[in-house]
Amino acid sequence: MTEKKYLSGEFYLREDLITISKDLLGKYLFTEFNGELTGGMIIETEAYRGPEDQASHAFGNRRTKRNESMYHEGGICYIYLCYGLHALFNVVTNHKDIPHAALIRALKPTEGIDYMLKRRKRDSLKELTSGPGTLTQALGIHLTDNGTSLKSPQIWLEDRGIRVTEDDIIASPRVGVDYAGEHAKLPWRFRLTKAKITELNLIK
DNA sequence: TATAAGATTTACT
DNA sequence: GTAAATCTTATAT
Repeated sequence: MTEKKYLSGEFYLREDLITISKDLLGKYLFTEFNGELTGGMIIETEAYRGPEDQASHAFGNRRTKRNESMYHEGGICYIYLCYGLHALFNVVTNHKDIPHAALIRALKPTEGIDYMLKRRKRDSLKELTSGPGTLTQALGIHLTDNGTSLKSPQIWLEDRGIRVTEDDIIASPRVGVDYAGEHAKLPWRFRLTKAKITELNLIK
């Protein structure tokens, strides 16, 4: 087994969730269950700032058994079930009792593609990890992995030296926010530009 | 205690 | 394009 280049603990403890969400782009998410290494590069994230973000489960510091993970110190994952069907994977950030999290919305598959296709029962790369619910399925992430450290042997994040600048990032705030003011519902969504993804594809 | 709505995906018409 | 699958939390009786 080779050395894993874990993201440092400090990465998750910074206070600016937006910066962290952007920094997550170009990083790698891997899982290894049953000796099968699967994962890919993060190409889309969405920031959920607990208390301020009405779309967050932790809006107004709501605290339930389910979202307890988000109040944990940064560096673990928050996995919850959406619509009773899909496990969505979030990176928990900031300090204890501050419910900030970044949802991983899409990956570019790089490792264990064959195995991921098998898990998804698909044969097209396009739909393999195209959404927040599908990427967890492809990586074999289960609800019971909620709260797992991101430096664990099964689930972890890596920095492979991909350089992402502001120009490579598209930020798309929720529509209709223009007049709603600063405290409106603002799920900050970030993704890599098509050009950047193509560029990285070429490098491989 | 019961009902409604939700950070989605897939299959069928 | 529309609808179904299916579980947790919030709001109300």
